[in-house]
Order: sequence, then structure tokens, then C-alpha cells
Amino acid sequence: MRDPELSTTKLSEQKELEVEAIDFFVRMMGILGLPRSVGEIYGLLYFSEVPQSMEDISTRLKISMGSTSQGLRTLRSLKAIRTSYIQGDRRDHYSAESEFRRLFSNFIKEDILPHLESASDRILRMEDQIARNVEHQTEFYITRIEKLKRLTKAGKRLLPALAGLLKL
Amino acid sequence: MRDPELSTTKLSEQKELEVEAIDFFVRMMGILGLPRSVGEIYGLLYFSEVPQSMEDISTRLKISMGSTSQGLRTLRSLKAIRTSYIQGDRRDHYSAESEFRRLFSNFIKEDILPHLESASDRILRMEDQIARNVEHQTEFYITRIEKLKRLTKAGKRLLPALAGLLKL
DNA sequence: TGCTTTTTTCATTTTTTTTTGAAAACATTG
DNA sequence: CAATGTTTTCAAAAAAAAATGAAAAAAGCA
Repeated sequence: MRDPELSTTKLSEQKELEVEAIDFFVRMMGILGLPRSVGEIYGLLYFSEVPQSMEDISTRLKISMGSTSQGLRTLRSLKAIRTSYIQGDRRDHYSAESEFRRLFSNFIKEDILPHLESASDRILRMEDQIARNVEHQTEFYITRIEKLKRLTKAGKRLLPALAGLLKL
Repeated sequence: MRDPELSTTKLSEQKELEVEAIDFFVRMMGILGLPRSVGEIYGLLYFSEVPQSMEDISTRLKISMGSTSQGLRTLRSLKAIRTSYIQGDRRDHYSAESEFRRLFSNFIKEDILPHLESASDRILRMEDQIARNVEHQTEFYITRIEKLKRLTKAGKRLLPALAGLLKL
């Protein structure tokens, strides 16, 4: 004889882990400035043994197909998920790349390093302006620019190193 | 005889550097997820030889006193600015801590490490739920949790080290 | 202490970001 | 190659974050 109360308990306990996990990744992604839905999707996939279709994800998280599609695109670009073919189902199915650190690594490469590059350009332009304007050719301005240059240089060395460490 | 055109040019060139610098810091702060106004204020102060009052800042950046006050509070908490006393003026005056990297360092300490701490708590709760639910006591769940634990552990080692490096 | 100036707070408004949902584009299969 | 199932796109709606501005609080001064 089945015990409905017990199975309800079990079901809710099963959900509890999922909820906790999703919450975990929502916050982690939050640190990286990624939207809530991206964290939810990754969290759901991270604890799914079986790859999930877009519809599965959309249904279980109660988010629209539009959000799901966009979230998956983001995760794909960060190489945080894998697509897998499931026999007899023409839909794509997704599972999480379990090495979450890789996601950080790719985030550094894709979203931070480009900023550093354009920061370097901007510093060059500042130097140019200082060169053209006698008012700015003082110890003060020159030192400050020098510090910015050192900072970006350090960043361009450190961040790829950090990305490398995370990838291992 | 003064040449009004030349002085206009000089003035605009002077502004140009300021604008470029402010832009630079707005983007840098953007990476850290800090609001535009915080970047603007820091940028303005970074290239000001003379400490500026709140009113100066608010006026030059055309932002409200409210925003200015809040932005200064954020910068203060990141130890990115210094308060200095100016004779015969009862207002506080601010100047930038020129080691911008310290700001990153403090950002890691203040805004990221606490998240990592609560992440650890959340993982403990997940483990607890796995222990209570036979369904979850599989290789799969245990491995995934293990990976999260390793990640946060790595983070707790790496980030303070990174913060340390930046502070030098 | 009372008066004035400066700073902070916070409810409201504005701006930006994210989500939705419906239509378009794309893909698969009979 | 039509018909149906799936995914993407994107304008509009909703939600979240930031800025404003006025009122309250705090600080300096006579």
C-alpha cells in the first residue's frame, strides 16, 4: 500500500535540494552580474542527471521560452552547458558542464579582458591629451597616468593567469 | 591681448582629459557592478590635484547631492577616497586614493568573500538534504556537491591571495 | 543654546535591465 | 514541399536599480 504522506514528504525534500541549488547558482551568477534566469537554468541543470529540453526547463522554472532561450544562449557562450542528442526526440537537450570554475574562467576571458583592452586604448588617448596640453604636463598628472598604466598591465598579466588556474 | 579662441581650446582640452578619465573609471566600476555615479566621482577626484567638496563634485558632475553623498559613502567603504581638512572651510573635502588596485582588493574582501561564506553554508545545507534523502545518495549528487565544495575552497584561498597581490 | 551650514536619509521618479509572449525563422519528418 | 514541432527574435510589459529632491539629522559656530 502506498503512503501518500510519505511520498509527498519525499517529493518536497527532493525539491528542497533543487531550490537550494538554484539559489546557490543564482547568487553566484549574481556576483558576475548575470541575470537571475541564467543562474536558475544552470542550477537546475547542475543537479539534473538527465539532460533537459528547453521546454522542461521553462516548465520547471516557470519562466518563458524566451527567457529560457536567451539564458541558454548566455550559458552556451560561457561554455557552461553541453548540448546532447536524445534518441527519438528532435528537441535539443542540455546538461551542465559540471566544472563551474570554467565558467568563471570563460567569464574573465569574454567579459573582463575586452574591457581591459579598451581601458588601455583610453589611457593612450589620455596620454595624448596630456602631451598636447601644457597645463597637464605636471608631476601630478603624469604620475596618475603612470599608475593607471601599471594597473592595466598588472591586470592583463594576472587575469589570464587566474583564468588559467580556474580552468584546471 | 588675450586670444579667446585659444583659451576656449585649452579649456575644452582640459575637460577632454577629465571626460576621458571619468569614462575610464565609470567602465572600471561597471565591471565591479558599481553604479555610474560612483565611477564618475572617483574619476573626477582621481585627476583633481586639489581635494573637492561634496558641492564641487555635485556641481561639476551635475548629479544630485543625494547621489553624491551615497557615492562618496560607497567609495569611503572601499577606502577609495580620503577626507581632508581644508582651512577656513567647514565642509569635508575629498581626494582619491590613487592606488586604484586597492579598491579592487577591498572590493574582493567586502563584496565577494562574504558571498563565498554564505555559499559554504548553502552547500552544507545541501549535503544535509542529501543525507536525509535516500534518492539523492547517488554517485551523481555526491560528486556534484563535492565539486562545489572544492570550488568554494579554491575561491577562499585564491581570492584573498589575489586581494593581497593587488594591495602591494 | 539657538542659528546656520552641511550631510544623510529615504519616498518618489527616472532609467536601465530583465522577462514575457507573440510572431518570425528555422528544422524535421512524412 | 507542406505541415508540424522547436527555437529565436524583438517590441512591449514588468521588475530592479539608480538618481532625485525634499525633509530630517548632524555638525560647526557664535
